[in-house]
Amino acid sequence: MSFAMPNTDVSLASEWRDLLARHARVNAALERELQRDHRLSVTEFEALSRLAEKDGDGCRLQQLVDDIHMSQSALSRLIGRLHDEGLVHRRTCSDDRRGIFACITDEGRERLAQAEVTQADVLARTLHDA
Amino acid sequence: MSFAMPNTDVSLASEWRDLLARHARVNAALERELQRDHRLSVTEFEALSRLAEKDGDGCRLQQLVDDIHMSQSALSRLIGRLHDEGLVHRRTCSDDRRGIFACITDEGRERLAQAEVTQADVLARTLHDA
DNA sequence: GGACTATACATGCATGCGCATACATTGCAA
DNA sequence: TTGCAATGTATGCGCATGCATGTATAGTCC
Repeated sequence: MSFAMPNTDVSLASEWRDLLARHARVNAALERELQRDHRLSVTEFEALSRLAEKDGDGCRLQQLVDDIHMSQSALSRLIGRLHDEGLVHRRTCSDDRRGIFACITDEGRERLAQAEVTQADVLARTLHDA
Repeated sequence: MSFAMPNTDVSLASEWRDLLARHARVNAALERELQRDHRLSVTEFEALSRLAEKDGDGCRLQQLVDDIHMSQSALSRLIGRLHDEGLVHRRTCSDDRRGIFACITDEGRERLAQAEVTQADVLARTLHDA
């Protein structure tokens, strides 16, 4: 067991399988219900959620890449989709004109608030049980 | 709903974020190194690994769908790719001609055995540290 | 200033995924 | 038997992703 032999290859592999299973179970349920009730994907929800935590002007995309687990190109398009839906607006940074500030809109905050209820519900149901 | 208990919405959400981060970190490292050293994706490795555990004739795709966290269509194509690489062979089930048995080949077992070394290494490095 | 490198974001492209559906086979009922 | 629903797999399609690259701006060294 894990006390006598804590880190054998086998126990690491089965721990990884558990992580995969858990992630897949929760993610699939979230994806389904967020999409159905709020037309948001899990990644879109996550991005909105991170943006909502930033004060004021939002934050640079570069900073979001670190928060969110996604390539820079995927994030660029993700913000584009949220922008097209009016949930986020983009603004070029004045002191570094390479940078883009993304900022959640009021409509974005509304959609997020509603989706958070669904997320809490799904997590309560799926995060801890089989 | 939540009593004076630790499972508030906030703690559930942050637990989910931790799970996302952990999954992303390990998965990205595995994907990179399995691909680089063995030309296998994480899902391909996982499928080979499950198939190797089945005795004798392999198992039906339907059964693999339950083991692996993937849609039926994705699994069908995944097995197709493994087949094209000679790591798996397919056989129609004799008693139910709708079913397909997938079975790992000797070459598949070799690739898997080599990849398992890499996997163990990556897991030892990434599963438990930040 | 001019040239070169580094950084931030956008985009062409190839790929894997899920959904819906098609197709083949099985089983069940009338 | 015939007809029809159910099951197992394959496939057309649209979409999100990562990689490589393009474009613009910033910073550095001469």
